[in-house]
Amino acid sequence: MRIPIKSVTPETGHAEICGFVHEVRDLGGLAFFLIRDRTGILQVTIPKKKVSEAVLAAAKAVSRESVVRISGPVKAVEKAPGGRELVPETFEIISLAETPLPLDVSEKVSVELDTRLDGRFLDVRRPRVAAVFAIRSAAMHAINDYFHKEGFISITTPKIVAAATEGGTELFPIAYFDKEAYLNQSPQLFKQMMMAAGCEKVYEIGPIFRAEEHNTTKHLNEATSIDIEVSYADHIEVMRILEDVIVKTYEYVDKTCSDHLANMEITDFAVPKGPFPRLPYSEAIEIAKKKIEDPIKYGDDIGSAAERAIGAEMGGHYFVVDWPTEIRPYYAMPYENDPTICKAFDLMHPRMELSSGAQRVHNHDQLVQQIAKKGLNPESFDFYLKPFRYGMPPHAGWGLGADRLIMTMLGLSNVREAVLFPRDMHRLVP
RNA sequence: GCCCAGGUAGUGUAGUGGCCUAUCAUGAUUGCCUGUCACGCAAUCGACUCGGAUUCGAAUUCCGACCUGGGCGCCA
Repeated sequence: MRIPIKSVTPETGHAEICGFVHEVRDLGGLAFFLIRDRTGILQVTIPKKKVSEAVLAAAKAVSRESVVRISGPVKAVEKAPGGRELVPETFEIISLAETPLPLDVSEKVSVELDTRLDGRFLDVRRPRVAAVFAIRSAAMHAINDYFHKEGFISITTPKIVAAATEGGTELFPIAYFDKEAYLNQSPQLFKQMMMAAGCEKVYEIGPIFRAEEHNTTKHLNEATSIDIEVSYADHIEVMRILEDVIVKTYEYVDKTCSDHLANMEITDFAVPKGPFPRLPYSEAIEIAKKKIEDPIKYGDDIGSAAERAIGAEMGGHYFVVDWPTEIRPYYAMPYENDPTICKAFDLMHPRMELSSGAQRVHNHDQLVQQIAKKGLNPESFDFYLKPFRYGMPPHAGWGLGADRLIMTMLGLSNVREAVLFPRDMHRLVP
């Protein structure tokens, strides 16, 4: 029976392990093999005069990163890593790795991200990279767990859609039999429809697609979005949920991922403290005005330079609230007492935007008016508008970028590092 | 879409017109080595993205193509 390397201790007695050959150090009469599985690395020591011919032959033939099965007695040896080593009675090469390797798994020389992504399966063998995805998995678990505990219904909505409904971004056209179709940019309209369906609290974690030709460290053409929509809630309420999700996710990672964080050499993992500051858009602009050279005025979008300047000033997660209605999508609810600003918000990490959301317009006629005001044709929104005519609860929601959440949580320099097989304008394979 | 910077062994790099038969590290192959832990030692192998131009001479200059990294805009 194979046992995980982590559970091989000086007291184990006899063990069978499977894994990759991490490193080989041949001293002549004595050879050391480091065998790695998902749980750790074990030293296998071969005193050449004392092992069988078969073991010797396999040890000589094996290459780095080959898959092997090894069994034998475990001995407590002080000078071995982890205080124990295995001396093989059997040494089976299950799958021989070709040489040379496309990238160095043992990290003796650095590798560029592009090379890493070309050979992602090898890249993820590196413990520091595997840790990113183990932590991502834990984070997603915490998020799912939070929503289930809070009574949300998990939904799945179509990624193949008929029209460019939301506006504001380029979509990927696809061939759908004899019709024109697109990959969906967000579940926005569908999750709103689920409010009309009476589900009250829904969430979806799924892919979104944007055909923008951007070339930055924080954009992808296929991203993972965490989306919620809540009936009878306003923007204040869903901001509280968002803050809660962020804090609880960090807490869960902090509590359960210490080994993975150690593999990434993260020693100062900090759980953000709620509540996050609510910074009105107008004040954000004032901060940016003082700190950046490029002119910025009320009514402008907050660009990258301004975003960084404000982030430095705030020092942690914060919300930008009370945006001008003009620069937010048509579905954002304007304030009753001042319709020039609306109940929309962005959640910011000092490095970048993580999420945006709003209380939505739930009145049909007002929505039609706002669509028209944005220069869009309400007739092409019929499937979306229809639910608003048969009883639509007031509602609010947000979308949170899962990849950016992991990127900022782990201090990764490129969002592609947080995604197993990222899609950008230059990369379609693997 | 606009702008900038790049493309040298499997990997990461040095090299700004002749001293390049191209540096260093890592790797691979072979040999030596019984306590390595980035093992050590020796030998060997392995590269200038492609096409054109300038020049006596191009990895190096110019033009084009292809590929890559990054910034902006916009966004998650």
